Amino acid sequence: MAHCYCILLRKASRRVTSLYDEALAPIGVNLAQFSLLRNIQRAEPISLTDLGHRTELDRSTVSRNVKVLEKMELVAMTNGQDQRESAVQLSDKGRQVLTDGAPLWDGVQTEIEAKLGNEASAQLTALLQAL
Amino acid sequence: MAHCYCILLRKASRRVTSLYDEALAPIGVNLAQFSLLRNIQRAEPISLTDLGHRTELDRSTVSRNVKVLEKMELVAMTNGQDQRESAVQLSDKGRQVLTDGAPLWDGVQTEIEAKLGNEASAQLTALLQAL
DNA sequence: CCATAATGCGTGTATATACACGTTAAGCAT
DNA sequence: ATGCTTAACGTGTATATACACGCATTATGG
Repeated sequence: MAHCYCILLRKASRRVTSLYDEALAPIGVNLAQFSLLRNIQRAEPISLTDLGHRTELDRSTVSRNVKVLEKMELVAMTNGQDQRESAVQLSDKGRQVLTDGAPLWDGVQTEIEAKLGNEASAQLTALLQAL
Repeated sequence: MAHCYCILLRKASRRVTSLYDEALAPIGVNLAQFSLLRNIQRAEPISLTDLGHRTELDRSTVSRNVKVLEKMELVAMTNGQDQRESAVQLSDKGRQVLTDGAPLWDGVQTEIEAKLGNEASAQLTALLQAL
């Protein structure tokens, strides 16, 4: 009988995440952190709730992941519109990490595309978005 | 410029995992646990190290995940060949969970195939295995 | 205006996951 | 046999992730 899509997805996810993690190691962040930084950059200052929507992550997950970035001094929390809302924005160090990480990230991306081929890469993108 | 394969993978992985988790909820296990039970079933009694190889998970991860299954009384630990080795095997309750879960799992699997279509499903499988 | 509902967050709890370390047990070479 | 190496495991530590609760703040209906 066929393989479980979910298990295949999870395995592929772990393997590929590991590739990106290794590539990003020199700049001291992993893929999840790098991606979160990029999402912050695209909309800063941004509330944790909005960041959760953008990343498709639970708010509490975002909250904790941001806390790690804060401890690493890559982002800073500021006050939002409300008294309840707190907004995240990049620090200079965070911006530097994004700059330094871009070519590393590109390298893995290119590597994957080379391995799969252009057509398959496009198929993969479409299929993953359809799920 | 394109989307990050890794992020797409991770998002898809979370979404699809959530589908299976919901479907399996009635039997009290999540997808990761159900899958681990299946892997145990295919080779029981099996050592934690071997189980790690089969599942492509770190041994320490397997160790901890098995511990949860043990607490749920779905598996039991026995002595392996060595004094060092400990082997895992299903309990009757664990076997029952696999039996009860099979149709639930099938349902999601079928649902995904219906959504993607047969051709795309096969493509997805091939692509994920190639990664 | 005030009571209630909705919003935004943090924290408790739990699982999943990996890496680094240390321990114990086997295997092997001299 | 003794000592070195390898194998199997557990645990400490850390991040990622989600759900349920509870608290504070804002919005809203009457």
